[in-house]
Amino acid sequence: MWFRRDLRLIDNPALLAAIEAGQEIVPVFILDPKLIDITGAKGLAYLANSLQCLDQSLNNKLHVYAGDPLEVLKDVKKKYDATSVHIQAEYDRYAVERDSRIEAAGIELTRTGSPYAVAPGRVKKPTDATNYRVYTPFYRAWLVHGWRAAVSAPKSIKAVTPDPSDRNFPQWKAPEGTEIPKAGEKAAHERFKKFKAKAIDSYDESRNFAGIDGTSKMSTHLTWGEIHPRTLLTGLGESKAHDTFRKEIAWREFYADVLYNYPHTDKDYYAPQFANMRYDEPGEKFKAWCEGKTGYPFVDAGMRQLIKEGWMHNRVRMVVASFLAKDLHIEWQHGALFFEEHLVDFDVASNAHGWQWTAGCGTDASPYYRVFNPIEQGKRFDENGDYIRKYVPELAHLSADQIHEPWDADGGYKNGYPKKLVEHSLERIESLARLEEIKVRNTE
DNA sequence: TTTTGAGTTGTTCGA
DNA sequence: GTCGAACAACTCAAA
Repeated sequence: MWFRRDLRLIDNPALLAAIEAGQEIVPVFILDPKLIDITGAKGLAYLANSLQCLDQSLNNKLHVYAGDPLEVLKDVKKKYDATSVHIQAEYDRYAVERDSRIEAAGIELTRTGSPYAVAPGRVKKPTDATNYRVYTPFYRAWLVHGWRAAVSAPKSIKAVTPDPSDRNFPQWKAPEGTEIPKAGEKAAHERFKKFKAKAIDSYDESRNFAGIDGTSKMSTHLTWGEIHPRTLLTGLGESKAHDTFRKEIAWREFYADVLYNYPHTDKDYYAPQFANMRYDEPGEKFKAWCEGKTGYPFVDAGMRQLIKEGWMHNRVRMVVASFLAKDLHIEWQHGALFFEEHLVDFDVASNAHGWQWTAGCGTDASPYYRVFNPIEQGKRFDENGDYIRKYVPELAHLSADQIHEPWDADGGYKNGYPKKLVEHSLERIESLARLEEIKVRNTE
Protein backbone atom coordinates (compact mmCIF):
# COMPACT_ATOMS: atom_id res chain seq x y z
CA MET A 1 0.00 0.00 0.00
CA TRP A 2 1.67 3.15 -1.25
CA PHE A 3 0.21 6.07 0.73
CA ARG A 4 0.45 9.42 -1.02
CA ARG A 5 -2.26 11.99 -0.48
CA ASP A 6 -4.48 9.61 1.45
CA LEU A 7 -2.97 9.53 4.92
CA ARG A 8 -5.96 7.92 6.59
CA LEU A 9 -7.53 4.59 7.47
CA ILE A 10 -11.21 5.60 7.43
CA ASP A 11 -12.87 5.58 4.02
CA ASN A 12 -9.75 4.53 2.15
CA PRO A 13 -10.83 2.08 -0.58
CA ALA A 14 -7.26 1.65 -1.83
CA LEU A 15 -6.20 0.43 1.60
CA LEU A 16 -9.10 -2.03 1.68
CA ALA A 17 -8.09 -3.27 -1.77
CA ALA A 18 -4.52 -3.79 -0.60
CA ILE A 19 -5.67 -5.74 2.45
CA GLU A 20 -7.98 -7.82 0.27
CA ALA A 21 -5.16 -8.61 -2.16
CA GLY A 22 -2.79 -10.52 0.11
CA GLN A 23 -1.78 -11.96 3.44
CA GLU A 24 0.00 -8.91 4.71
CA ILE A 25 0.46 -5.36 3.55
CA VAL A 26 3.55 -3.20 3.49
CA PRO A 27 2.34 0.34 4.22
CA VAL A 28 4.76 2.69 2.50
CA PHE A 29 5.27 6.42 2.25
CA ILE A 30 7.92 7.82 -0.06
CA LEU A 31 9.62 11.17 0.47
CA ASP A 32 9.98 12.22 -3.14
CA PRO A 33 12.77 14.83 -3.48
CA LYS A 34 10.93 16.51 -6.34
CA LEU A 35 7.87 17.11 -4.19
CA ILE A 36 9.92 18.07 -1.17
CA ASP A 37 11.71 20.70 -3.25
CA ILE A 38 8.53 22.54 -4.06
CA THR A 39 6.90 22.20 -0.64
CA GLY A 40 7.48 24.99 1.85
CA ALA A 41 8.83 24.56 5.37
CA LYS A 42 5.41 24.72 7.02
CA GLY A 43 3.96 22.20 4.59
CA LEU A 44 6.83 19.80 5.23
CA ALA A 45 6.44 20.14 9.00
CA TYR A 46 2.75 19.37 8.62
CA LEU A 47 3.55 16.30 6.52
CA ALA A 48 6.08 15.08 9.08
CA ASN A 49 3.41 15.33 11.78
CA SER A 50 0.79 13.64 9.65
CA LEU A 51 3.13 10.72 8.95
CA GLN A 52 3.63 10.26 12.69
CA CYS A 53 -0.14 10.13 13.14
CA LEU A 54 -0.59 7.61 10.36
CA ASP A 55 2.21 5.49 11.80
CA GLN A 56 0.52 5.52 15.17
CA SER A 57 -2.77 4.29 13.74
CA LEU A 58 -0.82 1.57 11.89
CA ASN A 59 0.80 0.43 15.15
CA ASN A 60 4.21 1.69 14.08
CA LYS A 61 4.21 -0.32 10.89
CA LEU A 62 4.59 2.56 8.43
CA HIS A 63 7.61 2.21 6.16
CA VAL A 64 9.11 5.56 5.19
CA TYR A 65 11.73 5.92 2.48
CA ALA A 66 13.42 8.85 0.81
CA GLY A 67 14.18 8.75 -2.89
CA ASP A 68 12.76 8.53 -6.36
CA PRO A 69 9.46 6.67 -6.08
CA LEU A 70 10.30 4.29 -8.92
CA GLU A 71 13.58 3.21 -7.34
CA VAL A 72 12.02 2.91 -3.89
CA LEU A 73 9.15 0.81 -5.18
CA LYS A 74 11.54 -1.48 -7.04
CA ASP A 75 13.48 -2.05 -3.81
CA VAL A 76 10.39 -2.55 -1.67
CA LYS A 77 8.82 -4.97 -4.13
CA LYS A 78 12.00 -6.98 -4.19
CA LYS A 79 12.60 -6.89 -0.45
CA TYR A 80 9.10 -8.06 0.47
CA ASP A 81 8.28 -9.97 -2.69
CA ALA A 82 5.17 -7.85 -3.04
CA THR A 83 2.46 -9.18 -5.33
CA SER A 84 0.73 -5.88 -6.10
CA VAL A 85 1.05 -2.14 -5.48
CA HIS A 86 -2.06 -0.26 -4.40
CA ILE A 87 -2.67 3.45 -4.68
CA GLN A 88 -5.35 6.07 -4.60
CA ALA A 89 -5.34 7.75 -8.02
CA GLU A 90 -3.95 11.26 -8.44
CA TYR A 91 -4.59 13.64 -11.29
CA ASP A 92 -2.27 16.61 -11.32
CA ARG A 93 0.42 16.85 -13.97
CA TYR A 94 3.36 15.77 -11.82
CA ALA A 95 1.49 12.85 -10.27
CA VAL A 96 0.28 11.56 -13.62
CA GLU A 97 3.78 11.72 -15.11
CA ARG A 98 5.31 10.04 -12.06
CA ASP A 99 2.78 7.23 -12.03
CA SER A 100 3.05 6.59 -15.77
CA ARG A 101 6.82 6.53 -15.53
CA ILE A 102 6.56 3.89 -12.81
CA GLU A 103 4.16 1.81 -14.85
CA ALA A 104 6.28 2.18 -17.98
CA ALA A 105 9.14 0.66 -15.96
CA GLY A 106 7.04 -2.42 -15.32
CA ILE A 107 5.51 -1.80 -11.91
CA GLU A 108 1.78 -2.12 -12.18
CA LEU A 109 -0.20 0.27 -9.98
CA THR A 110 -3.66 -0.79 -8.85
CA ARG A 111 -5.79 2.35 -8.52
CA THR A 112 -8.76 2.34 -6.19
CA GLY A 113 -10.62 5.54 -5.46
CA SER A 114 -9.60 9.15 -5.84
CA PRO A 115 -9.21 12.19 -3.60
CA TYR A 116 -12.62 13.39 -4.79
CA ALA A 117 -16.26 12.40 -4.40
CA VAL A 118 -16.39 12.28 -8.19
CA ALA A 119 -13.09 11.67 -9.95
CA PRO A 120 -11.90 14.32 -12.43
CA GLY A 121 -13.09 13.62 -15.97
CA ARG A 122 -16.26 11.86 -14.89
CA VAL A 123 -18.73 14.74 -15.01
CA LYS A 124 -19.60 15.40 -18.66
CA LYS A 125 -22.15 17.49 -20.49
CA PRO A 126 -24.95 15.18 -21.59
CA THR A 127 -25.21 16.96 -24.94
CA ASP A 128 -21.71 16.39 -26.30
CA ALA A 129 -19.81 14.54 -23.56
CA THR A 130 -17.32 17.36 -23.12
CA ASN A 131 -16.30 18.86 -19.79
CA TYR A 132 -17.94 21.82 -18.10
CA ARG A 133 -16.28 25.21 -18.04
CA VAL A 134 -18.88 26.97 -15.94
CA TYR A 135 -19.29 26.14 -12.28
CA THR A 136 -23.05 26.11 -11.74
CA PRO A 137 -23.91 23.64 -14.51
CA PHE A 138 -20.98 21.51 -13.35
CA TYR A 139 -22.39 21.56 -9.84
CA ARG A 140 -25.82 20.37 -11.00
CA ALA A 141 -24.35 17.58 -13.11
CA TRP A 142 -21.99 16.62 -10.28
CA LEU A 143 -24.96 16.22 -7.93
CA VAL A 144 -26.80 14.11 -10.49
CA HIS A 145 -23.70 11.97 -11.04
CA GLY A 146 -23.49 11.33 -7.31
CA TRP A 147 -20.86 9.35 -5.47
CA ARG A 148 -20.33 6.09 -3.69
CA ALA A 149 -21.06 5.80 0.00
CA ALA A 150 -18.10 6.15 2.33
CA VAL A 151 -16.46 2.94 3.52
CA SER A 152 -15.30 2.16 7.05
CA ALA A 153 -11.78 1.68 8.29
CA PRO A 154 -10.48 -1.89 7.97
CA LYS A 155 -11.36 -4.08 10.95
CA SER A 156 -7.81 -5.25 11.27
CA ILE A 157 -4.63 -4.67 9.35
CA LYS A 158 -1.93 -7.28 9.06
CA ALA A 159 1.15 -5.31 8.21
CA VAL A 160 4.80 -6.26 7.86
CA THR A 161 6.95 -5.04 10.73
CA PRO A 162 9.54 -2.61 9.41
CA ASP A 163 13.28 -2.80 10.06
CA PRO A 164 14.95 0.28 11.47
CA SER A 165 16.22 0.98 7.95
CA ASP A 166 12.60 1.22 6.80
CA ARG A 167 11.83 4.03 9.22
CA ASN A 168 13.22 7.18 7.66
CA PHE A 169 10.75 9.56 9.20
CA PRO A 170 11.52 13.18 8.42
CA GLN A 171 12.29 15.50 11.29
CA TRP A 172 10.95 18.68 9.74
CA LYS A 173 9.80 21.27 12.24
CA ALA A 174 7.70 24.33 11.65
CA PRO A 175 9.88 27.46 11.48
CA GLU A 176 10.32 29.56 14.61
CA GLY A 177 7.32 31.77 15.27
CA THR A 178 4.88 29.83 13.11
CA GLU A 179 1.83 27.90 14.27
CA ILE A 180 0.70 25.24 11.84
CA PRO A 181 -2.57 23.32 12.21
CA LYS A 182 -2.75 20.01 14.03
CA ALA A 183 -2.17 17.18 11.58
CA GLY A 184 -3.62 13.71 11.28
CA GLU A 185 -6.78 11.78 10.64
CA LYS A 186 -7.93 12.06 14.24
CA ALA A 187 -7.50 15.83 14.26
CA ALA A 188 -9.43 16.04 10.98
CA HIS A 189 -12.42 14.19 12.41
CA GLU A 190 -12.33 16.12 15.67
CA ARG A 191 -12.26 19.43 13.83
CA PHE A 192 -15.08 18.37 11.51
CA LYS A 193 -17.18 17.25 14.44
CA LYS A 194 -16.68 20.62 16.08
CA PHE A 195 -17.56 22.41 12.84
CA LYS A 196 -20.75 20.39 12.49
CA ALA A 197 -21.74 21.11 16.07
CA LYS A 198 -20.97 24.82 16.05
CA ALA A 199 -20.60 26.51 12.71
CA ILE A 200 -22.13 24.59 9.84
CA ASP A 201 -25.69 25.81 10.35
CA SER A 202 -24.66 29.43 9.88
CA TYR A 203 -21.93 28.60 7.35
CA ASP A 204 -23.44 30.55 4.44
CA GLU A 205 -23.09 33.80 6.38
CA SER A 206 -20.30 33.34 8.87
CA ARG A 207 -17.85 31.80 6.39
CA ASN A 208 -17.17 35.27 5.01
CA PHE A 209 -16.08 36.95 8.21
CA ALA A 210 -12.35 36.86 8.59
CA GLY A 211 -12.33 37.22 12.36
CA ILE A 212 -14.82 34.42 12.98
CA ASP A 213 -13.95 30.73 13.10
CA GLY A 214 -16.80 30.06 10.70
CA THR A 215 -15.13 27.90 8.06
CA SER A 216 -14.60 24.16 8.25
CA LYS A 217 -10.78 24.35 8.04
CA MET A 218 -10.89 21.02 6.25
CA SER A 219 -8.60 22.19 3.45
CA THR A 220 -5.32 21.00 4.95
CA HIS A 221 -6.82 17.66 5.92
CA LEU A 222 -8.14 17.27 2.38
CA THR A 223 -4.76 18.15 0.89
CA TRP A 224 -3.15 15.16 2.59
CA GLY A 225 -6.24 12.99 2.43
CA GLU A 226 -6.56 12.69 6.18
CA ILE A 227 -10.27 12.84 5.57
CA HIS A 228 -12.17 12.10 2.36
CA PRO A 229 -14.61 14.62 0.85
CA ARG A 230 -17.28 11.91 0.80
CA THR A 231 -17.09 11.86 4.57
CA LEU A 232 -17.74 15.60 4.60
CA LEU A 233 -20.69 15.28 2.23
CA THR A 234 -22.35 12.48 4.17
CA GLY A 235 -25.38 13.60 6.11
CA LEU A 236 -25.61 17.15 4.78
CA GLY A 237 -29.16 18.52 4.58
CA GLU A 238 -30.88 20.87 2.16
CA SER A 239 -30.65 24.07 4.18
CA LYS A 240 -28.97 27.08 2.61
CA ALA A 241 -26.04 26.72 4.98
CA HIS A 242 -25.52 23.05 4.21
CA ASP A 243 -25.94 23.67 0.51
CA THR A 244 -23.29 26.38 0.62
CA PHE A 245 -20.88 23.98 2.31
CA ARG A 246 -21.63 21.28 -0.26
CA LYS A 247 -20.96 23.82 -2.99
CA GLU A 248 -17.54 24.60 -1.51
CA ILE A 249 -16.64 20.92 -1.68
CA ALA A 250 -17.87 21.00 -5.28
CA TRP A 251 -15.60 23.95 -6.08
CA ARG A 252 -12.62 21.84 -5.16
CA GLU A 253 -13.91 19.09 -7.44
CA PHE A 254 -14.70 21.54 -10.26
CA TYR A 255 -11.20 22.97 -10.26
CA ALA A 256 -9.68 19.49 -10.16
CA ASP A 257 -11.83 18.60 -13.17
CA VAL A 258 -10.83 21.77 -15.02
CA LEU A 259 -7.13 21.17 -14.38
CA TYR A 260 -7.51 17.56 -15.50
CA ASN A 261 -9.00 18.74 -18.80
CA TYR A 262 -6.54 21.63 -19.26
CA PRO A 263 -3.34 20.41 -17.59
CA HIS A 264 -1.26 23.41 -18.67
CA THR A 265 -3.42 25.79 -16.61
CA ASP A 266 -1.49 25.01 -13.45
CA LYS A 267 1.01 27.60 -14.68
CA ASP A 268 -0.44 29.09 -17.87
CA TYR A 269 -3.36 31.37 -18.54
CA TYR A 270 -6.65 29.57 -18.99
CA ALA A 271 -7.80 32.56 -21.07
CA PRO A 272 -4.76 33.00 -23.33
CA GLN A 273 -5.40 36.64 -24.26
CA PHE A 274 -4.34 37.58 -20.73
CA ALA A 275 -0.79 36.59 -21.62
CA ASN A 276 -0.77 39.72 -23.79
CA MET A 277 -1.67 42.10 -21.01
CA ARG A 278 0.86 44.63 -19.71
CA TYR A 279 2.17 43.53 -16.32
CA ASP A 280 4.69 44.96 -13.91
CA GLU A 281 7.77 42.98 -12.95
CA PRO A 282 7.72 41.71 -9.38
CA GLY A 283 10.14 44.01 -7.59
CA GLU A 284 9.97 45.97 -4.33
CA LYS A 285 6.17 46.13 -4.41
CA PHE A 286 5.91 42.38 -4.73
CA LYS A 287 8.30 42.03 -1.81
CA ALA A 288 6.11 44.32 0.30
CA TRP A 289 3.04 42.25 -0.61
CA CYS A 290 4.84 39.03 0.38
CA GLU A 291 5.82 40.49 3.73
CA GLY A 292 2.42 41.95 4.54
CA LYS A 293 3.67 45.52 4.27
CA THR A 294 1.45 47.05 1.61
CA GLY A 295 -0.01 49.64 3.98
CA TYR A 296 -3.51 48.23 3.43
CA PRO A 297 -4.47 46.69 6.79
CA PHE A 298 -6.77 43.90 5.57
CA VAL A 299 -4.29 42.81 2.90
CA ASP A 300 -1.38 42.84 5.31
CA ALA A 301 -3.31 40.93 7.96
CA GLY A 302 -4.00 38.20 5.41
CA MET A 303 -0.42 37.89 4.25
CA ARG A 304 0.84 37.77 7.79
CA GLN A 305 -1.67 35.08 8.66
CA LEU A 306 -0.36 33.09 5.71
CA ILE A 307 3.25 33.46 6.78
CA LYS A 308 2.50 32.62 10.39
CA GLU A 309 -0.06 29.84 10.06
CA GLY A 310 0.32 28.53 6.54
CA TRP A 311 -3.35 29.20 6.08
CA MET A 312 -5.45 32.22 5.15
CA HIS A 313 -9.15 32.83 5.42
CA ASN A 314 -10.78 32.35 2.01
CA ARG A 315 -12.31 35.81 1.90
CA VAL A 316 -8.91 37.35 2.52
CA ARG A 317 -7.24 35.15 -0.10
CA MET A 318 -9.45 36.82 -2.69
CA VAL A 319 -8.63 40.27 -1.38
CA VAL A 320 -4.85 39.79 -1.36
CA ALA A 321 -4.97 38.11 -4.76
CA SER A 322 -7.01 40.92 -6.23
CA PHE A 323 -4.55 43.39 -4.73
CA LEU A 324 -1.55 41.69 -6.36
CA ALA A 325 -3.24 41.33 -9.73
CA LYS A 326 -5.15 44.59 -9.97
CA ASP A 327 -3.44 47.07 -7.66
CA LEU A 328 0.14 45.96 -8.29
CA HIS A 329 -0.44 44.63 -11.85
CA ILE A 330 1.70 41.56 -11.21
CA GLU A 331 1.01 38.27 -12.97
CA TRP A 332 -0.99 35.81 -10.89
CA GLN A 333 1.67 33.10 -11.15
CA HIS A 334 3.98 35.01 -8.81
CA GLY A 335 1.28 35.13 -6.16
CA ALA A 336 0.34 31.51 -6.75
CA LEU A 337 3.95 30.44 -6.27
CA PHE A 338 4.23 32.39 -3.04
CA PHE A 339 1.05 30.69 -1.83
CA GLU A 340 2.52 27.32 -2.81
CA GLU A 341 5.56 28.00 -0.66
CA HIS A 342 3.52 28.98 2.38
CA LEU A 343 0.17 27.19 2.35
CA VAL A 344 -0.11 24.01 4.34
CA ASP A 345 -3.32 23.31 2.43
CA PHE A 346 -1.72 23.87 -0.97
CA ASP A 347 -3.66 22.19 -3.74
CA VAL A 348 -2.44 22.79 -7.26
CA ALA A 349 -5.89 22.92 -8.88
CA SER A 350 -7.64 25.08 -6.28
CA ASN A 351 -4.65 27.40 -6.02
CA ALA A 352 -4.05 27.97 -9.72
CA HIS A 353 -7.71 28.35 -10.58
CA GLY A 354 -8.58 30.41 -7.53
CA TRP A 355 -5.85 32.82 -8.62
CA GLN A 356 -6.96 32.79 -12.23
CA TRP A 357 -10.54 33.47 -11.23
CA THR A 358 -9.49 36.53 -9.25
CA ALA A 359 -7.15 37.76 -11.95
CA GLY A 360 -10.01 37.48 -14.43
CA CYS A 361 -8.35 34.92 -16.70
CA GLY A 362 -9.85 31.72 -15.30
CA THR A 363 -12.89 29.57 -15.88
CA ASP A 364 -16.11 31.34 -15.11
CA ALA A 365 -13.91 34.25 -14.14
CA SER A 366 -14.96 37.32 -12.26
CA PRO A 367 -16.04 40.11 -14.64
CA TYR A 368 -13.29 42.50 -15.62
CA TYR A 369 -14.74 45.38 -13.66
CA ARG A 370 -14.80 43.46 -10.42
CA VAL A 371 -11.85 44.89 -8.55
CA PHE A 372 -11.92 44.31 -4.81
CA ASN A 373 -11.58 47.43 -2.72
CA PRO A 374 -9.22 46.36 0.06
CA ILE A 375 -10.54 48.99 2.45
CA GLU A 376 -14.24 48.27 1.90
CA GLN A 377 -13.66 44.52 2.08
CA GLY A 378 -11.99 45.01 5.43
CA LYS A 379 -14.85 47.13 6.74
CA ARG A 380 -17.42 44.59 5.56
CA PHE A 381 -15.76 41.35 6.58
CA ASP A 382 -13.74 42.45 9.58
CA GLU A 383 -16.09 45.09 10.90
CA ASN A 384 -14.57 45.70 14.29
CA GLY A 385 -11.02 45.00 13.14
CA ASP A 386 -10.35 41.93 15.27
CA TYR A 387 -8.69 40.07 12.42
CA ILE A 388 -6.41 42.99 11.58
CA ARG A 389 -5.59 43.54 15.24
CA LYS A 390 -4.61 39.88 15.61
CA TYR A 391 -2.10 39.83 12.77
CA VAL A 392 -0.95 43.46 12.51
CA PRO A 393 0.15 44.51 15.98
CA GLU A 394 1.26 47.96 14.76
CA LEU A 395 -2.44 48.76 14.36
CA ALA A 396 -3.75 47.05 17.47
CA HIS A 397 -4.16 50.36 19.30
CA LEU A 398 -6.67 51.68 16.75
CA SER A 399 -10.43 51.56 17.20
CA ALA A 400 -12.83 49.82 14.84
CA ASP A 401 -13.52 53.18 13.21
CA GLN A 402 -9.85 53.92 12.59
CA ILE A 403 -8.19 50.59 11.94
CA HIS A 404 -9.18 50.20 8.29
CA GLU A 405 -7.82 53.63 7.39
CA PRO A 406 -4.82 54.34 9.59
CA TRP A 407 -3.90 57.28 7.31
CA ASP A 408 -6.89 59.17 8.73
CA ALA A 409 -6.25 58.23 12.35
CA ASP A 410 -4.31 60.23 14.91
CA GLY A 411 -1.21 58.21 15.67
CA GLY A 412 -2.09 55.68 13.00
CA TYR A 413 1.58 55.30 12.11
CA LYS A 414 3.13 55.64 15.53
CA ASN A 415 4.07 51.97 15.70
CA GLY A 416 5.82 51.95 12.35
CA TYR A 417 3.02 50.63 10.17
CA PRO A 418 4.00 51.23 6.51
CA LYS A 419 2.41 53.91 4.36
CA LYS A 420 0.21 52.89 1.44
CA LEU A 421 2.27 51.28 -1.31
CA VAL A 422 -0.11 52.49 -4.02
CA GLU A 423 -3.34 54.44 -4.21
CA HIS A 424 -6.12 51.91 -4.73
CA SER A 425 -8.55 54.19 -6.58
CA LEU A 426 -5.87 55.07 -9.15
CA GLU A 427 -4.60 51.51 -9.59
CA ARG A 428 -8.14 50.31 -10.14
CA ILE A 429 -8.44 52.68 -13.09
CA GLU A 430 -5.02 51.61 -14.37
CA SER A 431 -6.07 47.98 -14.13
CA LEU A 432 -9.26 48.61 -16.10
CA ALA A 433 -7.22 50.47 -18.72
CA ARG A 434 -4.85 47.53 -19.17
CA LEU A 435 -7.78 45.20 -19.58
CA GLU A 436 -9.17 47.53 -22.21
CA GLU A 437 -5.88 47.22 -24.10
CA ILE A 438 -6.03 43.45 -24.51
CA LYS A 439 -9.62 43.76 -25.61
CA VAL A 440 -8.55 46.11 -28.43
CA ARG A 441 -5.55 44.00 -29.35
CA ASN A 442 -7.65 40.87 -29.63
CA THR A 443 -10.03 42.38 -32.13
CA GLU A 444 -7.24 43.59 -34.38
C1' DT B 1 -31.79 25.13 -34.59
C1' DT B 2 -32.49 29.31 -32.34
C1' DT B 3 -33.06 32.02 -28.50
C1' DT B 4 -32.63 33.28 -23.90
C1' DG B 5 -30.55 34.37 -19.86
C1' DA B 6 -27.42 33.33 -16.23
C1' DG B 7 -22.88 33.68 -14.77
C1' DT B 8 -19.47 32.66 -6.36
C1' DT B 9 -17.44 35.97 -3.83
C1' DG B 10 -17.88 43.86 -6.37
C1' DT B 11 -17.68 48.98 -6.68
C1' DT B 12 -19.15 53.39 -7.79
C1' DC B 13 -22.20 56.92 -8.70
C1' DG B 14 -26.15 59.51 -8.47
C1' DA B 15 -30.83 60.01 -6.95
C1' DG C 1 -27.68 56.64 5.01
C1' DT C 2 -30.09 53.58 1.33
C1' DC C 3 -30.97 51.87 -3.16
C1' DG C 4 -30.77 50.73 -7.96
C1' DA C 5 -28.36 51.06 -12.12
C1' DA C 6 -24.28 50.80 -14.68
C1' DC C 7 -20.07 48.80 -15.41
C1' DA C 8 -18.57 44.73 -21.60
C1' DA C 9 -18.75 41.43 -23.93
C1' DC C 10 -18.97 36.73 -24.20
C1' DT C 11 -19.64 31.87 -23.27
C1' DC C 12 -22.48 28.32 -22.86
C1' DA C 13 -26.18 25.62 -20.69
C1' DA C 14 -30.77 25.03 -21.18
C1' DA C 15 -35.30 26.00 -22.77
